[in-house]
Amino acid sequence: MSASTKLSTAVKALCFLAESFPEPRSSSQISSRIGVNASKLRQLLSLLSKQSVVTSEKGMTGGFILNKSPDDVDLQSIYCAIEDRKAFHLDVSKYHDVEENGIEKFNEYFADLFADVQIDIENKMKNINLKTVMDQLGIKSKFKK
Amino acid sequence: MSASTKLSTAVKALCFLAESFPEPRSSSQISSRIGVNASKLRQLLSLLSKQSVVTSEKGMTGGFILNKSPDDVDLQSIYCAIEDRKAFHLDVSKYHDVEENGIEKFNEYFADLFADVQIDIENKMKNINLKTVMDQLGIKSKFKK
DNA sequence: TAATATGTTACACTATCCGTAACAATTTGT
DNA sequence: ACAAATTGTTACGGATAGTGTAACATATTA
Repeated sequence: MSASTKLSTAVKALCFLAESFPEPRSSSQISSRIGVNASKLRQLLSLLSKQSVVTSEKGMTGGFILNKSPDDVDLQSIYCAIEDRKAFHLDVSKYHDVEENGIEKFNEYFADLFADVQIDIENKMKNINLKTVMDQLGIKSKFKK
Repeated sequence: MSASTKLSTAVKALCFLAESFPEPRSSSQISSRIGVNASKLRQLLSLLSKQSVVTSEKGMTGGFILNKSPDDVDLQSIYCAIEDRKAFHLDVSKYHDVEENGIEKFNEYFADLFADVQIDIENKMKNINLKTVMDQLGIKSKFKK
């Protein structure tokens, strides 16, 4: 799954859980709702549970339950929970300069530039939370603390 | 080549050509300078010549020559010349919603969000030209109009 | 004890990336 | 005229990464 697909998939699942709160939803229920493989969903939601965004319970009545208010879950934190790489993968060629001709300075320059871009994206993502998304899509949250 | 690697490679090559102006440099000369395969360089520079960023000449004394002032070549235009995809590839899952449960709205939402991000990046790239890069790296341009 | 769920790993298939090679077309030098 | 060098383009094999699925240990409930 690409990083962006992971993010949108996670958001879809979390919105469904907000809608369903406090009823637990199994990975197969979520799968049939949002059209993503149940096994892949468990992988994603497992990561989100490690960041306490959702809770999970095994067993016949188990499933996933939203654990944070949609106000308190922004896209950046979702992204960080499910992807170890940075906001998106930008790299420069790893040519190692043996002749001291300044190529390593180029690589530093672009590494810095791409880091800047990533920070911009992260800031944009921080300003969008789950509630924002749900409001814009007309989805009602049943989450209560 | 990833999009970001293409961009940094192209900039390295163009800086070398600015340094060498008006002397043409062959793809193998550029290759040994910046450590990228000569064939791949020709592919990149061929695209840049179609946008008149460089000129190329065949034959024994041929090679590539910078054709635009470093002031007039920004990173965004380089990017557009060498990559047909948008600034970076962001996509949502292509699940087609047969049950009208609102998944397509999600996909639209994220497509819009990612388009916004791309515009931000493009604007950032527009504000950086070849001269900026060369100045910061202490490379002197010999380009003259 | 059977059924159902998560959590994790693995696997085959596919697609993409990457470096390189090959070669026609063109131009120059001798 | 001919050899040499270069661009421009296509192709290809190996490596790498993405995708969907399966499998199964573990845990929980009825």
